[in-house]
Amino acid sequence: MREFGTTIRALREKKGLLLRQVAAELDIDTALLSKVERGERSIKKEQVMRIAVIIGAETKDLLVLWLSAKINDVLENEDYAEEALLVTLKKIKKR
Amino acid sequence: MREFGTTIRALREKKGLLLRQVAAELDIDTALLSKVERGERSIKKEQVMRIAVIIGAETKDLLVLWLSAKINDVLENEDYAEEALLVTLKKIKKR
DNA sequence: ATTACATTTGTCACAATCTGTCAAGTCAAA
DNA sequence: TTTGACTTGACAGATTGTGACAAATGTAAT
Repeated sequence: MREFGTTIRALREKKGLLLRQVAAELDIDTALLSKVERGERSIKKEQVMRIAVIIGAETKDLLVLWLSAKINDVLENEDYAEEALLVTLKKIKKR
Repeated sequence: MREFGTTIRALREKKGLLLRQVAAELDIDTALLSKVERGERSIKKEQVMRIAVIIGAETKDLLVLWLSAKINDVLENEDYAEEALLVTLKKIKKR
């Protein structure tokens, strides 16, 4: 579940941007963005939205991938991940 | 999404147990267990499993509710909660 | 009304996790 | 073999989570 990272990396490269350039716009260290792209670290929602603008991605698409990665962190190594997702989905639909 | 808390409270009361008694067995403060039952705080997986034994619940059922509550915390106030859940569900099925 | 007891609430300290940096490392192209 | 892009590990500071304690609230019996 590193799809958020691989997605922003692909779009960044497609735009011919360097880690250094994007990191500077986000006002973070290059090393941190590198880790984010490899799924080793996560970032804040507000930074995701800024990245979307910088690399020309749909904000919604990135936010969904970013949220999904966070859910996945919670489910990591859990036996009943699927059951819990289904229960949550049912409740979410009601709100 | 306070279902984990309301469930353990219902079972505890059905068994005629006091907060104080269950808290003592879990080796935590009564006040903390009170907050847990009302969804204001969460507890560790290992504690969930101990509660299941104490109040006579299915460990699996409680773990699913507990995990679901954690997922829900991540999704709180998120616009794309449902989309993210669906994306995650698809990936989970593959693992 | 007073007591007794269960539960709740607010606040605090400590622990654990998260966020970002820095310096040193790898790797590939020139 | 130097240069530039990226990666890695270790660290400090900030943020959040966990649990305890004391005081408050609620409630039922006396």
